[in-house]
Amino acid sequence: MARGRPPAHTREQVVDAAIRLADAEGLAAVTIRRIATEIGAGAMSLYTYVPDKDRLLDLMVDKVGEETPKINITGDWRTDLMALAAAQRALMLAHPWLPAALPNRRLTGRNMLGYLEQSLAALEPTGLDGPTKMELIALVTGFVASYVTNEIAAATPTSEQVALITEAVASGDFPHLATALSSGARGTEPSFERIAGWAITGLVEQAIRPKPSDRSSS
Amino acid sequence: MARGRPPAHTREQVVDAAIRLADAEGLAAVTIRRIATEIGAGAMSLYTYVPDKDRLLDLMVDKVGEETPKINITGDWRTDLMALAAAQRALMLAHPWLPAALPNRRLTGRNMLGYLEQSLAALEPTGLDGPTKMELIALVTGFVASYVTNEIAAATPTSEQVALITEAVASGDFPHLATALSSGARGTEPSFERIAGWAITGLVEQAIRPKPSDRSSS
DNA sequence: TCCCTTTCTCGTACGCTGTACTGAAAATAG
DNA sequence: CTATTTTCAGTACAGCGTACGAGAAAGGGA
Repeated sequence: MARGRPPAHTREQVVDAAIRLADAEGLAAVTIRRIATEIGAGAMSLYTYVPDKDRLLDLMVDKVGEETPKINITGDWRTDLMALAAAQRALMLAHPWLPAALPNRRLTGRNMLGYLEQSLAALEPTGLDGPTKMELIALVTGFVASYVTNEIAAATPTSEQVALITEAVASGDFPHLATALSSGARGTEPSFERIAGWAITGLVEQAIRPKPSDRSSS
Repeated sequence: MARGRPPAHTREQVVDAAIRLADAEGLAAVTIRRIATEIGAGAMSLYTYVPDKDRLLDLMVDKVGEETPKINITGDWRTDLMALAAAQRALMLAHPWLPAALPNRRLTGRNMLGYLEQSLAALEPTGLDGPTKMELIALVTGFVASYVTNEIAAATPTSEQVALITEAVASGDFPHLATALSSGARGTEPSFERIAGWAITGLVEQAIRPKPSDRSSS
């Protein structure tokens, strides 16, 4: 068996090299030629292992999902969802290109499905129906991606957006913005745990309520 | 005054043509050369009106923000935030490339600041401090973008991801996923209003609570 | 009127991208 | 050995963003 010339590399080597590149220099540095030279191959040889670049990105996303530690399902949905969200955030902080690569990407591999499975298990005690659970999971994932994106972007404020904002504040057209920016002193830092707690608790508690419009009768 | 050769076009024409292209054929169709031929100019002439393509995307994002109808601030934060979220969603559905163009894009123009200003005004009755308000607004915006992205992606399910999921379900490794997908019958549709209501109500009510860890003592 | 300065136009060109094509190389099967 | 099958990788092509620079078109000053 195994006829024909044996492969000099593996698909995993290609994906790993791509991830290493993205981690070090960002998604834009991930090009077919760069990856090829990185693993010591000709550019076109990569197409033996990967159909095209878009699928390569799918594989990258799924591969980094392997790093996620297995979360123990305690049975308390709040604890479990928080742990899952924290794991997702850690993954995105370790691979800052992930939030950018995630949208418009299809559900791609078993690792992503595994995350979905765990989230469904965490939501089991709520007694919600399947579609609602799925919706909640998508929402929480979106929250985390959005939070981390802001977190990364806020770490490197551009000088020009500072100029835009200060000019806007000085113009007087944005009074609420001006006061919001000047009221700096606050007690607690808006840590991820605090905000994620709001989102998860608020979202699920709202969803659990028997009828959506019963807020006043309780 | 007005020395030198007069411009044959305007920056607005360039941005409008780019938006028209993105609406019709997606973000990938927005190239300098395409826009140039669209408005009957040489490719390099665009650089008179726009410094580079990245700034052009900034301008596109800010320009479509002009379409947002002015929301009346009623003073009830729930009503106002829901109206703002609905307006955002309508904008994204009208310009499906918007959610994809939005992330890693800096706060860019007065329309975006105007949206921020209105959101801050809507959150005024909550009595929250400035940074927390900002955080909540970013979260709600991220939620809407995430929801619309899913909404658009779900409208066109790929045959291969269907195959992946059915195979995964058949493998038996994902029991919760299997039951979640099979439990189809539910009463209410997960409409945007329902889900956005959960997110906004849950999020703000959680944020308003005096101390984050007082959930058990109330 | 002629010329200078300023501004916009746009053809050419460079380096980069993803990838189709093609023939050589390297393995096994007979 | 030859035939078959598979991978390797060089070449090539269309397309991208955009740097450069020559020409065109306006106003201002002589």
